[in-house]
Amino acid sequence: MKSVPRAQDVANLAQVSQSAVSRTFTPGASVSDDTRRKVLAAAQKLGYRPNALARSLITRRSRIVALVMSYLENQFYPLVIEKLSRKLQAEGYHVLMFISEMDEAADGVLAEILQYQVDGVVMASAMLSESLAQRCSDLGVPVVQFNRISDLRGLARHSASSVTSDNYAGGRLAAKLLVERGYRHIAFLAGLEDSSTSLERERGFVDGLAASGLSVFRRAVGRYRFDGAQEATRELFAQEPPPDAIFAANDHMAIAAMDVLRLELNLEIPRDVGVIGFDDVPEAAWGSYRLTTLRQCVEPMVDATARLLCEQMAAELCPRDVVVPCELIERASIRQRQRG
Amino acid sequence: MKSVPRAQDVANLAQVSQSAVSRTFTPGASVSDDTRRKVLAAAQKLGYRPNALARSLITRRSRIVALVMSYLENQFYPLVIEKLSRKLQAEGYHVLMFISEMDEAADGVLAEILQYQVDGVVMASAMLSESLAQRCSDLGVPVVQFNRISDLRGLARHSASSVTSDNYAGGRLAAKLLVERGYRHIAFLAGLEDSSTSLERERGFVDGLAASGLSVFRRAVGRYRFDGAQEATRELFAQEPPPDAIFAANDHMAIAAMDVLRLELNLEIPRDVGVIGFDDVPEAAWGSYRLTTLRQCVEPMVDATARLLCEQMAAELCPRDVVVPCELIERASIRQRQRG
DNA sequence: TTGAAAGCGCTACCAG
DNA sequence: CTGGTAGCGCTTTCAA
Repeated sequence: MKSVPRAQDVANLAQVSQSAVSRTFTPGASVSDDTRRKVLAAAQKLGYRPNALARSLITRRSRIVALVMSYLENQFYPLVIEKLSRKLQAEGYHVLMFISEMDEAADGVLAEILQYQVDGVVMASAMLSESLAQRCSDLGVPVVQFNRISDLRGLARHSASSVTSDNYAGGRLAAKLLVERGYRHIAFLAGLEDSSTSLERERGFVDGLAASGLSVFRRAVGRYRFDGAQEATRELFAQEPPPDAIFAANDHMAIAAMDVLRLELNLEIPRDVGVIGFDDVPEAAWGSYRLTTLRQCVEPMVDATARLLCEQMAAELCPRDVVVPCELIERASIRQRQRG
Repeated sequence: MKSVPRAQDVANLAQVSQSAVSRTFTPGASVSDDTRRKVLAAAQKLGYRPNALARSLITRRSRIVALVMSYLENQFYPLVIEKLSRKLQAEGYHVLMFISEMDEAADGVLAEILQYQVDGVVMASAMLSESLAQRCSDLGVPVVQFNRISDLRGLARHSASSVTSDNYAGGRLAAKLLVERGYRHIAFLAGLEDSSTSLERERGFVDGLAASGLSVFRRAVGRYRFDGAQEATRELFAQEPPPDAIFAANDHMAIAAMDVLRLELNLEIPRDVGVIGFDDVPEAAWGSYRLTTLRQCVEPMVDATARLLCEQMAAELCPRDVVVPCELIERASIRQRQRG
C-alpha cells in the first residue's frame, strides 16, 4: 500500500510548479505543450489522478447526482438506473444511490443528499413528498422528478422539473383500444392511490371510456405490488358479472393479474378477458405473457432527464416539464382487430 | 437561492469557536452539553449540515462505496443494489454506481472510481478483469467481488475478498435432484463461459451426475441472456433424442428455456422436460413458471459483503472468501417425488 | 504562459 | 472542555 501521489509530487518530478500540474488537468486552461508533456509523463509514471473531492471543494461542483428510489421490484426502475448511469457517466457525472423506505420522511434522505454536495437530484421514488423537491430547489440544487409530477393541476409554478410519459394519452388509448376490440366491462387496476402516474393513467382511461359512452366497470387497487395486484384481481372477479377486460396501471401488476386470471380463474386471455398494461418491461414480451402495453420509452425519458439536469446545473434555468409520448405495443393479451 | 451556511456561520451565531461546531458534529468528540445545545440550536436555525466533501478531504474517508455492475437485465442484480444500498446506508455509507460495458477495459472504470476516493469497491459485474481488483488493492482500497471469484484454483492469495453462494454444492444438488426424479438425459445451459458462477455450477453438476454414473447429456451456452438462452434451448432440442431435463446456470435463462419448451416445442413441464434454475429471482415464483431453483440468499450475501467491506475499511485485514449456502426451492418445474 | 500564494470547509492537533 | 492554528489536495487569483 503505497501512498497516493498528489499534484505536488508530480510537480516535483516534472520540475514545474504545482499550478502547472493543476492546469494540465483542467480542460481549457493555458499550458504550453512542453509543460503539458512533462506533467503528463510524470503523472503517468506516478499513477497520478486528481482528487475529485478536493477539486469539488473549490469548484463547488461535485459531479455527483443523487438518484432516489424506493423499490426495484418493478423492472422498469432497474432499466432507468442502468441507462441513466450510463448517460450521466458519459457526461462526466456519477450516480449516488439513495434507497428510501416508501413511508420514510423526506427529511432524513434530504439531509444525507445535501451533505454530499450533489449537483442535482433525480427523484424516481413514487413516494417522497413534494417538500423534498422544494427544499432542494431552495438550496439551489436542481431536481428532476422522474416518472412523477408533484402538482397535477399546475396551479403553482413548481420548483422541480419533471419527466413523464404521456400517461393521460396512454390511458385514453388503452380505453379506446379495448372498446374497439369489443370489450365492454372494463376494469381498472390502480397503482398507488396518490401517485401521479396511476392517477393520470386512470384519468385518461376514464375519459377514453366516456368517449365511447362507457364508464369504468369496476376498480381495485394493487399498490404497484405483485401480491397486491393478485389480490385486487380476485376482488375484481368476485362479483357477478365479471369484467371482460383489465387495464392495469403498470405491467408488473398486469402480469400478476394474468397469472390469477389463467391459473386461478381458468379464464382464457384474450378471449374471456383482455389485459393491457403500462411500461413495456422486458417481462411483458416473454412468451408466457405477450402483454399488450403502453411503452414508456426509457431512452428518451432518460435523455430528457439528463438534459434537464445538465441545463439546470450549468445555468440557473427555470424548471421545465417534459412529456414523452407513449408507444402502443400490441401483443397477444387483447383480441385481434376484427377482419372485414 | 441563499448561500449554504458554513461551520463558521454557526460558530458566530452560537458564540463559540468553529472548532466547537466541528466537535458537535463529530461523534465521540468531547463537548459540554451546554456548548452542544447552543451549537445545535444555531445549526438548526441556519439549516447547517457539515460538508461531507471537506470532511473527507481531511479524514481520508469518503464514506462512499463504488458498486460496479454491467447489466441489470437479470433481476437478481437490482435486488442486490437495493439491499446493499440499504445496508450500507444504515452503516453511514453510500453507493456510487458504475455501469461498465461488458467488454470495457477495466482501466477507464478504475480511473473514475479512484478519483472519487471511494472507501471500498464492490464488483458485481461478471466481466471485469482481475487486474482491476488487483490495482485497487495495491492502492489500499478494499475490494469485494460479489457473486464471482477471480481465481478458481486459489493458488495465489488473491487481492480481493469475495462473496459467493455455494455454486458447486448447488450444481451438485441440481444433478442429484433431477436424477432422483427420474430424469436421465440431462442438459446443461451454461451462462458465460468464463464466469466463475457458471463454471462452478457446471462443475458441481458434472460431479453430481457422475455420482449417479451419468454424464451431461448435452450442453449449450446462453451467455446469461434471455435471447441467448432461447437460442441455446432450440439447439439443445435440435437433435434426437432430445434431453428430458435442463439445468440452467440461472433463473433468467431457465425461464427463457421454459417459454421455448412450452410454446415452441409443445413440451409439457415437468412431465416431458424438467427444469432447474439458479438464483430464485422473483419471477421464478410467478404462477406461469413455478420454477424449481437454487436460491442465492441475497440477504446473507449482502450482509457478508457489507461486513467484509467495513472490516477491511476499518483495519488492514486480509481479504477473505465467504461462501453462503444455497437453498433448494422446490416448485413445479420438475416431477414430484415418487410416492410409495 | 508561469509560479507564488490564498483559500474551499472542514478536522485534528495543540496549549491552556 | 475549549479556542487557536495548521493543513487535507486542489483551483484560482495575481504579478511577473
